[in-house]
Amino acid sequence: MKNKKADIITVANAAGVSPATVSRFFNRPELVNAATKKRIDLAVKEVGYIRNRAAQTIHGIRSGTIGLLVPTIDNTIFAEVIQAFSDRVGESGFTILLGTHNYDEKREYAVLRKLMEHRVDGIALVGLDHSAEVFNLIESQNMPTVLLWNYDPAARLSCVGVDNEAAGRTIADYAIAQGHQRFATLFPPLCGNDRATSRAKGVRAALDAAGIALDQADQLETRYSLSDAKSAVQHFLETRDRPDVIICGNDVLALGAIYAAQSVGLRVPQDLRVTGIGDFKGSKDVEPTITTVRIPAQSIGQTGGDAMVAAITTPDIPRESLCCPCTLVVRASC
Amino acid sequence: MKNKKADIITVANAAGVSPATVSRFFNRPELVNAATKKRIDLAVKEVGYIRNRAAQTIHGIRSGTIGLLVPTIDNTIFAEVIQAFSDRVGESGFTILLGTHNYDEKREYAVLRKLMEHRVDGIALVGLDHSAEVFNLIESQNMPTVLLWNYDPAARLSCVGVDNEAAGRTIADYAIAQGHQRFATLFPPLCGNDRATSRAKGVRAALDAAGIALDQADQLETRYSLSDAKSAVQHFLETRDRPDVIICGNDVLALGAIYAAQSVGLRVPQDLRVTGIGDFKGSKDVEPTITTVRIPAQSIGQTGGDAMVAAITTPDIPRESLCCPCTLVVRASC
DNA sequence: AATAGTTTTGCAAATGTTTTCATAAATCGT
DNA sequence: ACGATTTATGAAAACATTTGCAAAACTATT
Repeated sequence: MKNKKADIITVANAAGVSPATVSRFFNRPELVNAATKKRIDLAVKEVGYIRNRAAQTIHGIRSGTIGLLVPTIDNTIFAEVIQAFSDRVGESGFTILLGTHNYDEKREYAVLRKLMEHRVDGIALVGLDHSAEVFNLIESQNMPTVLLWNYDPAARLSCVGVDNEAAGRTIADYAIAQGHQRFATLFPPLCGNDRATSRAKGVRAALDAAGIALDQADQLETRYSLSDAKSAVQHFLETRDRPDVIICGNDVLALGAIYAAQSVGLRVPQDLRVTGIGDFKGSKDVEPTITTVRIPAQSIGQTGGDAMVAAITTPDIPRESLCCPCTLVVRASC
Repeated sequence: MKNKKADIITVANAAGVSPATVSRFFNRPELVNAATKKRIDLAVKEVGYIRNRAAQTIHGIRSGTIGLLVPTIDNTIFAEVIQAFSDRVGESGFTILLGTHNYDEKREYAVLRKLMEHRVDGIALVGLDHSAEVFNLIESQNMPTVLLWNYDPAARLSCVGVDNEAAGRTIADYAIAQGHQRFATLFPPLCGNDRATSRAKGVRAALDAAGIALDQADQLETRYSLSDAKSAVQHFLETRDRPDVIICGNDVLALGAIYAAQSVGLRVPQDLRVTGIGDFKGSKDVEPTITTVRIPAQSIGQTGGDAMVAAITTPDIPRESLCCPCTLVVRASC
């Protein structure tokens, strides 16, 4: 067909109109005559024209992209949020420019900058805590921003998420109310992870309030991984007096703990109880089903998407903190 | 600091040089004097300048984005590929523009077009089968493209993936070699899913070759979901003579089948054997561990990323089919 | 101090669109 | 058939950058 890639002028010539009219054909079709529209439509198909958003963007028009910067994708937790967020902003015509930083502050800044070079219309980050450079950059460019996943009424920028501290408190309170005495906890590394940190804080607060002490050796920490959690808990159960309950920072760790218990011959919940946080896909299907606190990833993604679109399209919209409620889900494991 | 967003001209003025020099500062730093460089560097920081890739792109310069179009993200299978792919192309400075179509052909075309409007430098799609419009669009724009996940030496465009039919044959052959007679299968809907279709074909071929018949009622189909698989298999086990083995199209379905078996009081593998395909995270940790065929998602993502970068940076590179080997992983479930 | 060579810089055109303004054509009421 | 509206189109400036070319500023060489 065409050897050179078609531009708006190619189309204009093919249709026998001026480039301005072709532009209008796309942006304000109501302004162009029906017959002309037909001719342009034909010409577009004939020359295989594809609009060039880069060229529009330099006119201060929105790029139609939103930067989404997550720690990692291959993590059930985030995948669901990304999906819901992407679907929701997609409905308003935005496309996601995806970045990952793998929990590395320096990389987060670098990737954020790169996203801004692409002139994204807005930025969504996971978590409330970010480096000063990140905040400065966002504020200096006054870039519409939404922080996903965690909720804090005093967050520095708009945020949509759950109150992770409350989630931790909820599950710990439940376990305490069951009358258990000896507790252990299993969390991912807290450093640079405000979600996990808040949850741990909530758990701790509940235990403190109930006057339950937690020995250093009963606070396990493993990477976010089923097999790491399994082997850590295995080792723990073989070397220490077994607790009544293991409170886990998320469902994956909880599942690891359950497998560990089973592998050393303990029955859950008869001999040992395990709780999670998150209510991931599958948590209601494993044996035993996991008692957890439901974090509505989908609803966070959707609400976050809505907030993002609002922040982009409404000028000078005020900062806003939205809390998605999370609910205790009592199942078999505790 | 600045109320208007900074230009290359703003920077030029602040540094007392011409815009051209600032441009060179970024693109060919070796051409500019050391002292001038220092001045510009300072000016950039002072005015808070961020390069505008949109403006570069209209000069025929690469946009630095790659369109990645997947069926869905919140699916362990794809998340890992996306992650590996994104990491790999990121090393060469590319950012991912992410699209999803949810297995809808029409949407795939629409999203592809949108990605092209953003002037992505290349496109990665999941699967070998796509609508004629999709292929036409790609070819007419001769857009560098890589098809991920599935391998076929005769694929219409470059592809990087595994031979899913071989994967199906491998696992079925293994089960047959164990001496089992009565088989059942559990697959996701095959329509529009060439991965699952190839696997099912491989399984069928192996059974045929061994002279094993497969009743229509022993071929289960459920959506890709742990709970759907669980309830479908539950119902199946309660109403039909139980088979020796259930061959599942992927590990999630296999896990569902295992839970179903356990919930009706059957032991795996003593009373019933189950096989998966995929070797997802966790398949080696569940109880019983799943016998499966390992599909190296990470390696597909990486190799695919390399192929993508090569296709973009090397003009007129020939179409190429790359096969990532998949290996039988024998564990407890069969 | 003049010349030749090299390095560094600026000018201005080009890139693919949008958009303001002006003009031309069509429609309408009379 | 006339002016007054309304509708449809085009010309050209604007957007933020890159880049070929040429001028200017140095260096080195004699």
